[in-house]
Amino acid sequence: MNNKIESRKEEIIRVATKLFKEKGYSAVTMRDIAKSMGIKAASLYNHINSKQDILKEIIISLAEQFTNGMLEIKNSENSCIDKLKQIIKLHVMLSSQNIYGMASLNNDWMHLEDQMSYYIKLRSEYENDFRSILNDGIEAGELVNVEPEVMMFSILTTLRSLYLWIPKKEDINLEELTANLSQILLGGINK
Amino acid sequence: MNNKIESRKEEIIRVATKLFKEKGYSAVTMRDIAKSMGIKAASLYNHINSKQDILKEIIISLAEQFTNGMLEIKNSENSCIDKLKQIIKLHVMLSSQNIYGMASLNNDWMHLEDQMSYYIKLRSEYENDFRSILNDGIEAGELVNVEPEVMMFSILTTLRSLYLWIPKKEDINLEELTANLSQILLGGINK
DNA sequence: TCAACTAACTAACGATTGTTAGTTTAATTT
DNA sequence: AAATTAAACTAACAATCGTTAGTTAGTTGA
Repeated sequence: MNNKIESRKEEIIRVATKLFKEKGYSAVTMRDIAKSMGIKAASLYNHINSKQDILKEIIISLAEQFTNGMLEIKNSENSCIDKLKQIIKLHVMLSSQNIYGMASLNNDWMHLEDQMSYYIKLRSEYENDFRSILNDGIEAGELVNVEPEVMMFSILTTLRSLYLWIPKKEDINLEELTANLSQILLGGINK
Repeated sequence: MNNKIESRKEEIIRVATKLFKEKGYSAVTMRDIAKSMGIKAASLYNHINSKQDILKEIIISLAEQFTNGMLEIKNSENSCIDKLKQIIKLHVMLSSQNIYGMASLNNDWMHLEDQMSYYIKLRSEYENDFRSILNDGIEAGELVNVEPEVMMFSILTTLRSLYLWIPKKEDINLEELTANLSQILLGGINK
């Protein structure tokens, strides 16, 4: 309801997200989460439905942000290389905004229950859109003709691991990071 | 003792490694492992000391293989670019030999207890050696002068994620994969 | 002032966890 | 044939798991 201040539910999710990053979803107990907030585990249930629900909120919300970002990029009129640069920027942005959540997205999606197939659908669509951009680029002669699957894997795994690395750099400049990544990730495939 | 046939202990580790990849260390129970072998959980303890020990054997053995590989590369008289190519080859080789184990190495090292500091030491040394190779290359004018930390991150996270991707490609040609990765990962930094 | 609501609490539940003790069965060695 | 060993078993343990029920204290709105 309130836009400005954090609700108790949001606080639980925020605290849980950090713990999930450090130990993984399965190794974090409701008592761990409660202790981090200075309350008892049973009290959590005044605000959330289940442990499962916390994970769902973290992962699905992030996955949908990536889907929305890709939709915009796909519909833009940019060149292939520029679209790839936009994808890099999208990952840097979302990862730096939710460093801990990216860990769950990468490592704990298999513990989604009801929502797992929805997550997998979103991820597949994202990868298909990515592939299309690469294939268009090769066809248009913008990109070198290397196995596009290897290109995508290389770029995407680097971007998906940004969360491991961003917090280590003190006073990080996100625009500079985006530029460096563009050079390194795209230098090898740009014609 | 026996080189040829698999001991029961090795079989347990092999089965556990696969389960750890699918669900993560914490979510896999001793009863899961036992069930996969058609025996009862208590019977596992005739062959191994603890669940913890299984994880230790998986991770430490892999980490030491990387350390040994890096030692050889470091001591070779190759150019910087060739050393980087050797690193790529090392990762492709070890990852394809132990696809499931790489998942534990990447995602479950924090559940090591006694051996965690040893693992972290090995990993730090590996990254320092990697960094040195990049710095030498920049100094010698072999590599473009981009932030070496970003270079290393980009290359290393791609290589560390190979396990996610190798099994998806049917009848994969490892030499071709190594060559493609070299072009894509090094094309952006080679002068 | 009183009713309603929020958000904490205590206590407990049934299930599951890693692990141990002691036993049985079958194969191997003496 | 007897003795030893390897590797499974049953049964159980204390601890911990996610979760529920019912209660209590403090705040808010009528």
